[in-house]
Amino acid sequence: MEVVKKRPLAAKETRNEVDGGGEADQERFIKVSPARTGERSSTNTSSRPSSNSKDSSTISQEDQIESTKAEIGEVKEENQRLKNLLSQIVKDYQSLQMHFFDIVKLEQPNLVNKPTDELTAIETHEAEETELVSLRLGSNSVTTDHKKLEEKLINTSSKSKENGHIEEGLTLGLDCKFEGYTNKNNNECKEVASNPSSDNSIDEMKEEEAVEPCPPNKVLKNLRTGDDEVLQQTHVKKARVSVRVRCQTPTMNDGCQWRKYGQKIAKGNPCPRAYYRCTVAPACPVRKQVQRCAEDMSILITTYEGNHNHPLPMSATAMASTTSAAASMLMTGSSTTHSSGIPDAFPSSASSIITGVNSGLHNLNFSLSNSTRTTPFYLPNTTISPSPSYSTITLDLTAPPSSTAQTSQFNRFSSSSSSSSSFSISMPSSWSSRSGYMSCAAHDQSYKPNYPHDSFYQSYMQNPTSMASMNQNFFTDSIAKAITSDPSFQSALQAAITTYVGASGSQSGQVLHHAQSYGGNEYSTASSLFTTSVPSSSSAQQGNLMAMSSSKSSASASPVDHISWENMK
DNA sequence: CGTTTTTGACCGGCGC
DNA sequence: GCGCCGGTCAAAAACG
Repeated sequence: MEVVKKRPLAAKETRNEVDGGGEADQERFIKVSPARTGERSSTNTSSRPSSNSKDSSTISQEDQIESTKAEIGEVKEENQRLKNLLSQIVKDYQSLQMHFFDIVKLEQPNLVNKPTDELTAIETHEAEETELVSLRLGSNSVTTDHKKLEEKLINTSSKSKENGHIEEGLTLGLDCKFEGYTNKNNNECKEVASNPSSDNSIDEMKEEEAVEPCPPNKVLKNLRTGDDEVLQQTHVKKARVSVRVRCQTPTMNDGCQWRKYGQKIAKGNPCPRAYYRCTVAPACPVRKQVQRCAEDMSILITTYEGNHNHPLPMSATAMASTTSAAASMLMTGSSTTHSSGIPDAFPSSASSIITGVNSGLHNLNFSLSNSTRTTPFYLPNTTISPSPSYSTITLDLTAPPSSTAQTSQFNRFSSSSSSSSSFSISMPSSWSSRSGYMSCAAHDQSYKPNYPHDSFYQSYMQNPTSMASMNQNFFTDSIAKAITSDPSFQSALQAAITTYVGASGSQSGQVLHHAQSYGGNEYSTASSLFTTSVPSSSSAQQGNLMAMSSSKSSASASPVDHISWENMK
């Protein structure tokens, strides 16, 4: 029993020492061996209790020595296997890294030799349209000082130097918390920006998986252009991103940790609406509403609002990308409603929109090509619905119930883009498949119906397998294509690898923190991204399983009615 | 025992 | 001004 406990520990520590070499592993295993030896020795001794008393002690000692030697040999072999495994992992990692830099080199030759952690700084000096931006998972410009941001906003001409205050990370920052002055959440943002307790102020990377009211860069751009400022702020006022996803589970696992703080039955809706707030960081203002479509119980409607003031788990970046992109589109888009109309959502200002997306947010896929018009916002159904009080963009990621339809849809999006990658291919589609079918919080066992109509939902829940299996191939295919074609996804992968492999470093504290609140979900999700992102990985399936079983997020969301957020007050 | 969920009460915006 | 409604709060309960 003791051995069983110690082995995983050793393996875990070994994993954390990828960068530091594996010398300590041997010592660690040798330390383990005495216990194992002791176990076996005691067993051997007890197995022959009635041997001749003559020389029995000597024989016993010799047996012990031999068994110990054998044990040491086993441990050495095991250690060797682990070393080989470790070296293989390192090799794969280096290979991926090289591949990543090769791509970076192609796209941005002058940035080749820059370490990844400098990419953000570089980005600030480069125009928003740099390819590097799109490579970053989260170009969240996070300000250490909100006033500096304001200055930057006011002093629109000095964009590059002032950005020195903005540290951007390769990580998950989706956006900045910078919001319009009229934003209702502005106070929150200020608090966040000036909040000294906000952990991770180092990177100041924030990401939001939710709505990113207004990326600084985008604001700058808009101010530079000088028009639509008022409109921008109006949009910024209350921006929401509503995501419709097919999900059999009460909530979808978007990678974040949420705490339920309320539940209401909306007018005319038998299904209650659940209110969640992000608990990854104590002061995170991000909130989301979860409802289930009454007309189609398989559709889960999640509405995000606010900006994360903390780095997000890797598993949350996909969602962040999707929603931030949508929010960006919302912020920059016209005031008319667009239905499934990405193209319509990017009219003559498509260039600025996309670049804004790429700069302010860390969008992976909006403009990987140099042609800003070639890769618009590919989402199955995108609806922008501004209202007097706020604007809501709805991302309808629900796919037709038939796999063929999904495939055709996927192909359509793939082929519609002239660039090497498109939004729909890499993040939204993969995310959609993951969140919608693969990564929905699988806590059915913990789900406790609280409402009469839950029985209806449960009846649906009893037959969820077809959809999940149906989308398995689609999911895998999407991931495979994304990883091979999308540099940004590769950067995401690299970040995931870094997080996963190098977690013993400075991130360990954060990981621990998350582990406490998540019950280890942080790593589960991160690793799931890692494994599922590499088609050849033998642990891909494991990653999926982990993703499916990782979320501890609340499972209390009850069936929901069909909500027309845009019409909501 | 700390965290999360539940749930009724409360608050503010909006329309009449 | 009043009522409706969406959203939030907070105490109690549940959970691990």
